[in-house]
Amino acid sequence: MTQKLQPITGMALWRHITDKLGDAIDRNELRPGDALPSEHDLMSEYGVSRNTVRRALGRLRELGKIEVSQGKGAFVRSEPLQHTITVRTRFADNLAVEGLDFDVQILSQRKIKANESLAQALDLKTGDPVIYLKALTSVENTPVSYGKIFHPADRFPNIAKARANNSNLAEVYEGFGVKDFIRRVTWISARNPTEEEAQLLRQDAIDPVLLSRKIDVDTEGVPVEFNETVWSARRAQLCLPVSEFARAEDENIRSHVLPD
Amino acid sequence: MTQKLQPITGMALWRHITDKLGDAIDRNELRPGDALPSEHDLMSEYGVSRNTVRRALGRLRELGKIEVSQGKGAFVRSEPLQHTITVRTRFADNLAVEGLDFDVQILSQRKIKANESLAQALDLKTGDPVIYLKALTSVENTPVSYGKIFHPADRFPNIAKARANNSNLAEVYEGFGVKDFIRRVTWISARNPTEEEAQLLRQDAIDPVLLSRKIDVDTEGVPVEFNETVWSARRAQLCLPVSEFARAEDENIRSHVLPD
DNA sequence: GAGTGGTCTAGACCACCTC
DNA sequence: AGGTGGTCTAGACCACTCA
Repeated sequence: MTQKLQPITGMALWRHITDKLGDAIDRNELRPGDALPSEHDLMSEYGVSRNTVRRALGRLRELGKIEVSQGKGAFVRSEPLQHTITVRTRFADNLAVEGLDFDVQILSQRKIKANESLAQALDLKTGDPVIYLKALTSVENTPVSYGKIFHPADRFPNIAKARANNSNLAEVYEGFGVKDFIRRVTWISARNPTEEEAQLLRQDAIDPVLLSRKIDVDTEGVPVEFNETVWSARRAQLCLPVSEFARAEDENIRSHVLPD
Repeated sequence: MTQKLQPITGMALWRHITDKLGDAIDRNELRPGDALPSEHDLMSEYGVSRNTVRRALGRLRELGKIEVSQGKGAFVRSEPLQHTITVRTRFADNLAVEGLDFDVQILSQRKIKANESLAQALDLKTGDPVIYLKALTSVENTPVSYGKIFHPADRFPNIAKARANNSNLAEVYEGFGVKDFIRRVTWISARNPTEEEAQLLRQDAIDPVLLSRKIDVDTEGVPVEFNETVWSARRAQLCLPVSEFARAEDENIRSHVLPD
């Protein structure tokens, strides 16, 4: 035991431990991939109970500084944003990943009746038929996004099969007589994942997801797709280049090297 | 005690409790603002220890379904995304909130030397002087974003004072001879907040933040600002209208009324 | 089999809120 | 004063990983 922590300062013991370990990680004394001391070791090191140690480690997980594996241990996470996939969203095209293999897997397809908000998004009447797809997108065999896709059913019958057979969405739409499509609007938010989302994305329930909702319309302005997608925020970031000045090198700028 | 939970199914007891309470909230049996049973009551109701109850409640907090106040109790969160502020980001203008009072407070200003990534973002050389501002933006007296702002110091001396005195950024730039500015690129990601961010945004450390990084350039394409801002994801969402078809009603579409 | 984290118990004391 | 959540302890058993 190097030091018995005392609850003198008014700060919770577990916060002290979180800070100490977090600082060690920030100062690179514990390097990415390194194992942290076991919970048992931390108990005796700080003279606290196991619950207290676990609460401290839980906070470090929330902060994205460590990842924990049952039976193996806790490890400093490697390069939080280093392997992030940058997804460019442009005006007329769909989300696309540059230079990497990606695969879209249709998980389910149903025909449903539009509820009020769905009808509004797709310019339909409440109760109109809608094709409802769930799709999991993986990049280099790692899942990065899980999307719920809605198409007007009357206009796009069997679009599920077409989408499954052809990853080029523009060609899929062309088969239905849609020459071009354009983004009407995109909303972006973030939240913690549901159990289902965490499982499908093979990520921690404590790592947040980016939530994007978008409406694509045809050249007449008629909605062809409403899409709500969650992105593993550790694996994907959205990139919105809005002028010709955008450059490839921009992607190298990282937040964690900025001053405090 | 209504029911003693047994660890038969292989699912952790606390997950059962999370699911039961979460379902009750989803089915509107527990309505927004309602108090949950106290931890003591939940202990006897499910026949488990207090730690187990607390772990279940902790997960409900992560999911954004409840909020907890010491001395008062746990309450169903009201309308998760209902009061979200929609921030429109357009080509030539800065982030702006429509129809609501908003206030930008400059927390600090320093002159620093550009590190490598900052130099790259602002098209400077490493070591060049940079004005570094921290700003807290509040809407209707509630903090929604906390930003780190970087300007080339040689071109924009004393811009901190100018920004503090004038919330119209276009006019501020005009004072430095910049007739117009345009967004070069925006990156968007999400993560859990640091302690500092959670405190400044007056939000739970468990609620994620949206992270936006952007570069604004003048009409010649020369960077005038690099900005890294965290947004309280429960209070703000980004809205990116990219065509003339965008309408005000779009903002009414909510994710939580969509089918599962 | 030894070591790791995951779950759970039955207590305890404290800080905060409300009456 | 009594009820609430926040923290903490000292045990226990289990599931998983690896040699």
